[in-house]
Amino acid sequence: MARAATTSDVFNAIAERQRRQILVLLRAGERPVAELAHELGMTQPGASKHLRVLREVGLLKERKAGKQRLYRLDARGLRPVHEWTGGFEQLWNERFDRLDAYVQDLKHARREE
Amino acid sequence: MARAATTSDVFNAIAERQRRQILVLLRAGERPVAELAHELGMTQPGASKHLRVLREVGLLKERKAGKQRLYRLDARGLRPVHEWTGGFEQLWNERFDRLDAYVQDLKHARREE
DNA sequence: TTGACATATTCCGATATCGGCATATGATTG
DNA sequence: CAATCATATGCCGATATCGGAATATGTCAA
Repeated sequence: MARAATTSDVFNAIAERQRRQILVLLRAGERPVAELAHELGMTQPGASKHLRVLREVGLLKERKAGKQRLYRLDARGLRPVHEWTGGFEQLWNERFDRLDAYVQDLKHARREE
Repeated sequence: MARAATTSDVFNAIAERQRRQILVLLRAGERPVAELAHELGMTQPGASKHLRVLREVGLLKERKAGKQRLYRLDARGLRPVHEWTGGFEQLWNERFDRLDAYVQDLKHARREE
């Protein structure tokens, strides 16, 4: 066996810088492919591929408008990621404060020897 | 060119299921490698590799304890991910409510034709 | 020092990924 | 219909990934 699929998994979909940039751009509203490609300095096929991945994990919706296809953000899929990381919030606040305190204690103890 | 590096990027590090499971387990406190491997049903080398990736992106700290190496969570690196996804919070709440309303309107309009 | 234990590293094969390029599909206009 | 514009898809090469197996490294204990 080899690797986990990138599609059908939001965590993998947003692991790519350019895809994250696409999502950020689309926060301002729907846009056509060529515009996204241009603003992010990538080729049109490149943009289309990333858009496909994002669409397949449900983060994007597509809408036809004449020759263009307008992509729109559906941010709901990001919520699980937000919540998962949120499950560590206590730790990145509290626990390392405790560690700092512990380190401080060590320094004091050493100084007193 | 080919791909972005998995290491030196927290988004990529947590894109892997097993690595996420490791982080969850370590929320309860530091643990030796073999224990993690056993609880997650993976081989020892497999665990070591994932631990390495997590350590290299700064999510894990290592501590020697006799023959063992205890891995401890440093969740601070997850904060950027939490904040990045949090930047979409308005959207996954508000904007799709509006869309739903819009869709409802369409249905109504069609029914009245 | 030797042996046993815990972990890390290396090598391998299968596969997935990304970017580039060429081309196919689809829609609009004349 | 033909031409054009917008986008998607297919193929390719380079490389990264994951899992497995074997082996190396490191640490303790007798």
